Amino acid sequence: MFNHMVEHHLDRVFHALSDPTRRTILDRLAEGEATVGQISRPFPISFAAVSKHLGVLERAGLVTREARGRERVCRLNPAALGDARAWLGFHQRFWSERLDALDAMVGQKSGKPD
Amino acid sequence: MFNHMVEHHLDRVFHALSDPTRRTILDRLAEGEATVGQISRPFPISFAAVSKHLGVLERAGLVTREARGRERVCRLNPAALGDARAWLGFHQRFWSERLDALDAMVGQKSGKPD
DNA sequence: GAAAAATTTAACCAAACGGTTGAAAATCGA
DNA sequence: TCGATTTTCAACCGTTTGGTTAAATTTTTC
Repeated sequence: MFNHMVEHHLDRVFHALSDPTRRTILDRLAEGEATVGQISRPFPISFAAVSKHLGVLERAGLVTREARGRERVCRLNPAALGDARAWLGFHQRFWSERLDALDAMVGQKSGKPD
Repeated sequence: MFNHMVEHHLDRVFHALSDPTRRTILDRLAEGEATVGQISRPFPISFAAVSKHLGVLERAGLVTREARGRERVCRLNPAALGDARAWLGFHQRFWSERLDALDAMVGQKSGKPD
């Protein structure tokens, strides 16, 4: 059902998401577009390393880089998360009987059972 | 907000999810518990390789292995998916304005524009 | 046009990955 | 107990990963 060509794309998306630096980059990008320099500044690693992380995110389709002068503006591309969401959603359906307990753990915002 | 101790666990979950063999294992386990041998049979790789994949899934908390005689019964543990779902959900909120277009792409169940 | 700035690319390195084979460990059945 | 079965563990191998530094590229600014 999900085993078409999406597969290898899903590989890249989940792999991109598996690194904490890259997730932090996405967190930052969620607040608005930023240049590579702006993104890399708070990280304790080299500029080039961040540029490579951006490459991974871009190849996964999660981020776009647009040249603007000598800078490169990075933006989120949430469409790529769709595959991951769809995969997770697909499994949610299968695992549903145990997802009751799961939702109680994750979304414990109130006593709301549903 | 999500940068506590969950981080390194999220690393493991997303990493576990990033391999197509491991996702197929989860697919199979979604249909019911199975022994390592049963799981490994359809795969073209060695038994030991599948056992290692199971180890990755287990360390990510996605799967449990319970000894039963000389066999080991594997089951899904959907609670671990909760962190991934929560992370994705967190970002969905931020990316919401673009998620309209996303949902139109992913879940095109009808012509419903909103 | 030359210097400076922003970014990528290249070369390199250690560690991790995904795979192999073969040995070890535990359990079952005769 | 002995042999077969199920699984893990250990050692190994080639590739990828995440990092480095240094050079190359592009654009801005003087």
